[in-house]
Amino acid sequence: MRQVAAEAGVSTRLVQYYFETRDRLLIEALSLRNEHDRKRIEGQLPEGASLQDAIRVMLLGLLPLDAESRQSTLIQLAYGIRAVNDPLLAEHVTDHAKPGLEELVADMLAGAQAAGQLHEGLDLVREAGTLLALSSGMSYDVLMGIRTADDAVALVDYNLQRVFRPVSA
Amino acid sequence: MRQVAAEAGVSTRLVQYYFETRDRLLIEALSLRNEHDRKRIEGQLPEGASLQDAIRVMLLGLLPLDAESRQSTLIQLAYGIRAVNDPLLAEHVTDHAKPGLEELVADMLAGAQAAGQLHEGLDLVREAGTLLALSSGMSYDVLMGIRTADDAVALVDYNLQRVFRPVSA
DNA sequence: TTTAATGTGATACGATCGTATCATAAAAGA
DNA sequence: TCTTTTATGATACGATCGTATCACATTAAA
Repeated sequence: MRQVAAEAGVSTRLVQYYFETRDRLLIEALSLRNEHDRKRIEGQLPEGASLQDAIRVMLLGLLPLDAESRQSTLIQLAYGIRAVNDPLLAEHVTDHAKPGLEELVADMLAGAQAAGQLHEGLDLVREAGTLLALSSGMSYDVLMGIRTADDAVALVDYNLQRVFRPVSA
Repeated sequence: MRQVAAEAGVSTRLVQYYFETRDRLLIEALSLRNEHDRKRIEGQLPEGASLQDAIRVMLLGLLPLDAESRQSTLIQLAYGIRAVNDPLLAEHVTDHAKPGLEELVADMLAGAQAAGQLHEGLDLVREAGTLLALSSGMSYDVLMGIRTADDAVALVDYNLQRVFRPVSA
């Protein structure tokens, strides 16, 4: 609380005044960060993006590729651990993820399939789950320096090419 | 330190005696846990396991499917976060992962490919990376209750079937 | 102008924590 | 037997932290 107040250039008392307790402050901060992330990723979507590009942007948005997304990944991890022993916080953490990034990607894949852009014999829901879990799995690796950012991007692209047909030139 | 001593049924002073500092204790504990995990996963390998089964056991071993592996996943996450601001600890954390689970799986895939057990047109190193990142990505989801354990296992199996040919009956 | 909201500053309570110190004792090995 | 290892227990220091309280400003709205 003191550190938050100091960095905000404000009295400790005022932080207490608006947030009451530390737990409330954490929840408010989480929701701000989630909203911020959503806008950041949406902002990376080009105008006439194809479905494949849109999915790619989403997947890369989950990776810690720059300072800002790296911070977001860290925050998500920290909140995740805290949520394990804090049911109230757990709701806020899962509410962000649960509403269905997976269903969203699966729907986008379905659209691409209808347009004949996908290889055949795919289980779209499971492919969506694979792509998302792949990205969040590599997030940890990149954060720890186990894997380079370039390597992670290459692996995302490899899997996109595995699912999408080559674009006809 | 006090809590560790209490749970060990030993005086706080003794914990200090053997580990000197908290940081040393954490590093020792990490290395014990890493060794424990390795043995746990190896112990789940059946005698005459196929390469596919062996890879499957490894992948499932990364998931928090029971109380013990769940604890291991939590510990790994907690150490990971701590390692971000602790270069010394980071070495110990990455040393466990780095030596190349990915290369190990890639080698196993190469063996399966030589035996004609794989589909064609695969990049074995990238498939290995995908499988491993997939599992560790789902670990977080299962831990948070975003995904069920059964769902995670099904997704691992889906990806194994995507790589391996159906076994000839 | 009166009132309510917004803000400051200092100060304190109780709790946790890693670490340090010291005297002392039991057990094991030389 | 002598000495080193292994262990206890109490006690304390300094630091951090979330929270609470109180008096007192400033600003904005009624």
